Amino acid sequence: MTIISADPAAGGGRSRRATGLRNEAAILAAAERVFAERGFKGASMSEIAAAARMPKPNLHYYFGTKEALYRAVLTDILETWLGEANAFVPDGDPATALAGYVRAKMRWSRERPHASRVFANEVIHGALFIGQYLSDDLRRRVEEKGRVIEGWIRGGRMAAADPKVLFFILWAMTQTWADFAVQVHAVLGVSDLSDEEYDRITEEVVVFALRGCGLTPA
Amino acid sequence: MTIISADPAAGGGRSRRATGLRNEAAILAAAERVFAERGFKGASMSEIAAAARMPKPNLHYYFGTKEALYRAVLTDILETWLGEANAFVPDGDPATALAGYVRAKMRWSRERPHASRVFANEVIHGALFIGQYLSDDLRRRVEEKGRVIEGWIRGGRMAAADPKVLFFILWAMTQTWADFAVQVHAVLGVSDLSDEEYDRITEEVVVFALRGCGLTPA
DNA sequence: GTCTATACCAGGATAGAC
DNA sequence: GTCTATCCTGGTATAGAC
Repeated sequence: MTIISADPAAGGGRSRRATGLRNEAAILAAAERVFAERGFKGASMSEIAAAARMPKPNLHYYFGTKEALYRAVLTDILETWLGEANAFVPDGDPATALAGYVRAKMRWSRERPHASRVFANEVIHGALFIGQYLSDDLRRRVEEKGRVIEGWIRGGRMAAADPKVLFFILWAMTQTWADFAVQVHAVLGVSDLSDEEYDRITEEVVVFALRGCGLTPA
Repeated sequence: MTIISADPAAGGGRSRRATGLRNEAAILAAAERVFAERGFKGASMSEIAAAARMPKPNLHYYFGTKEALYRAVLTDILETWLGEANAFVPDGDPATALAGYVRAKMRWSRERPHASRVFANEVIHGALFIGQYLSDDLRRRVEEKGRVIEGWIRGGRMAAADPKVLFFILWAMTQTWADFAVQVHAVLGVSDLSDEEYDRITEEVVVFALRGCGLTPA
């Protein structure tokens, strides 16, 4: 009858709050996977619940609606996207900065393929939920980083190019390994990529990107 | 009561068959757009019907089920995809072949953005309907074209690279302009790209691709 | 061949017991 | 906080008039 005894986790020594956080994290992880596989409409709350190993109403208890859950997943993804952007450090020489950025993006595609696909799906279908973020936060960030690149170009340290176009090219050639993984596997004739194989591809992409910018691999 | 008089188009001088073909084409075009915007699940037959300016049951009359309509749209898209692949001609020098291919893919992204997005959506969500095509038809084609590239590399006519990885990079950096158009517009701060602006971007992409392959723009 | 009206079902959301 | 049972909307598909 008391609040404490009503919580199954209380007896296990964990606080109610901790249980809640753990549940939320489990739901978010499951939702990211299911949204990646099925898209927003295609994903059902039942399937997410099953993937998170808990009854459907619990999802509504923690997140209210399907849309709110989707937004939470997107927010989580955008935060790590921002983190990756910082891998582009203007210090040192262009080749190092660029190679580091490409490797960071390739790592992200490898480690969070579901997140990448949810993001891609959202953008492809019009970015209804993250449009504001794209035209505010992301746009500003690209302009900042773009000025660094323009400085390098003016200094003759890399080939001339529109920095914004360059960013789109870099994103495309790194995210494709997560987003189009099925196509990659089909064309290569494998069911999965080993870490070694992925590292090899990563270096191919790095070299291509560096050459594309008129830089020679270190 | 007769077959002829039952056809509204008969009086207009058009044959029933022509009307049917025209209707099918209208439905396919509308479906491509709606599937691109909403995804397979997100698209509703009512919305497609409205976009095609005809009552919902007519769609079922022509295509049976939503899934069959979706397959028809995909088939239509894959056929033009194959056509584009032929833009990669092994004759002449690598730079010409590569530049021609990149321009053809950029043109496709510009002219059939909805088709590109439907394709992207399908692959991202596991290529349930076109998986067979990817691992048979596309794979074979990539291997053929790949051998041409390997010949160029052995002949020292371009930088060393895994041809398959190269193809994925080329696809990614050209298709992104259709698939992620919303993100492009947001970052550039425009609501649309003019033909001139798109041509400029195309040349940036061509130059980047050529340099990436160790080739100098003509 | 075309369309109105409807059967039917999947799935989001909630009431209310525990 | 958790879960069972249920409501109800929206969407595919079709029966049957014209």
